Amino acid sequence: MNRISVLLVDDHLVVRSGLKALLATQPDIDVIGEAATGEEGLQAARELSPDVVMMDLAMGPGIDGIEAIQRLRQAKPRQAILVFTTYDSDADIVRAVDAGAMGYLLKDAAPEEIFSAVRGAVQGRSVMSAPVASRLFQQLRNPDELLTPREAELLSLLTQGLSNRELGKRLFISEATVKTHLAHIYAKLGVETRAAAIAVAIRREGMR
Amino acid sequence: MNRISVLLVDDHLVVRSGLKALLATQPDIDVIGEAATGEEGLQAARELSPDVVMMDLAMGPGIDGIEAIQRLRQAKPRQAILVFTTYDSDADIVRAVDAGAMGYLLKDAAPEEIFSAVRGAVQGRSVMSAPVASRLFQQLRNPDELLTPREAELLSLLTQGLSNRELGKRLFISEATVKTHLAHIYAKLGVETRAAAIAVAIRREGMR
DNA sequence: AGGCACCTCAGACTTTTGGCTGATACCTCG
DNA sequence: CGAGGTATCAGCCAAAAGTCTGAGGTGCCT
Repeated sequence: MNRISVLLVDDHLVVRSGLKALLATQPDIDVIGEAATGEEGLQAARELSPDVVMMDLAMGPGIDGIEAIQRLRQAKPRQAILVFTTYDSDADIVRAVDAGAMGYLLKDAAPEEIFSAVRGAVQGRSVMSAPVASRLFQQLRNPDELLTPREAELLSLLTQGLSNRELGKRLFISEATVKTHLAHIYAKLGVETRAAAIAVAIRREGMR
Repeated sequence: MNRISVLLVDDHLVVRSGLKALLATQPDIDVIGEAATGEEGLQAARELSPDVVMMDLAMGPGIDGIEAIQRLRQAKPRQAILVFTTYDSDADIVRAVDAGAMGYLLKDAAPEEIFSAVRGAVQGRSVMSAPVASRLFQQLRNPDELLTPREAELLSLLTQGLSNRELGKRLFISEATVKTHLAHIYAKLGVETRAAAIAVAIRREGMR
């Protein structure tokens, strides 16, 4: 079997070296490159054509992980991308998977889990940490369950194209409260603008 | 045949009395109530349960015609609503029909046209003044024809939830130009925010 | 040549959104 | 009773969106 080439993209040196050392214990895995920023990661991916790119999501200024994933997939659709990060917010998970990540690992994952994720990724299998998987499943099965009744109500009106002021009037709450609800909705849907939220919500309606 | 009960909602007294007198010439039509504002109209509609509500679109402060129509349809989905107004802008027509109006009459419509609109409305037929009908047909048949190729392209990307900046980058044009296109698109779709534009566009996609 | 539709852009200005922090109140579950 | 989830609201600030006016360039049709 060919050895698996891996590119590490993470802004923390310690994480990179730790991961590198860990992966070095596996005879079938080679870390062939490292990068500290999204830009460097893209560059390195182009030059090295690794089998798997392991990438952090949060990487200081410049391109963030999500965008890096999107570009990578555009440039090299067949390259497997593993997200390797600290946090497991709903939004990040959905966005990363949406952007084209093959797997989603938390940094406290067990070594065996990491190895199998790398091996699985090259075979087209997607592997994710247990807590991540359960969240994602919940999202996919019925994302609305994550929205509170009030939030769902707001979202429904939102898809009518109403403004915050109008939403407030319609629901007899202040604009401030509308904003609060919206912020929660955006986080749960994995978007950051009302435009995207509407797009997601309406398209999902149609799928039912 | 039962007589048709009509509620008039218009902020101009002269219009109401004129219309009332006109309708009084018809043996099968009864004007059972009048209202001068959107709020009063809703109230009266609840109390009187008329067969047909004839409503102006522009009605000073408070609830406007469009909103009144939406609420009426929510409260009494089976009640026929006729818009009776002075203007025939594309935007108003689309929004009114969208909100659930059964017909759309201009105030300079011929008496016979008005009578037949009222009678048609209770039978579920929708009647509109000729100039209105032609505009609406154009819109409905293929609204995209009204959009220039560039605008359609923009709209399509808009429904992905992109920001003006992103739209500009994607299309290799400045943000200023994006704004210009958007303003045109809003006018043609009869909306005034990107949120509403997205809602309209995506829902229309689904209908095809 | 002139008119017309379309695409492009700028600057200035107002309104709307969104992010952040923090706060109160209610309810339910353990 | 305390913890957590939900719903409500405020104030501040930065960014984005939207409006208006004006304008230059292209290409097409008459």
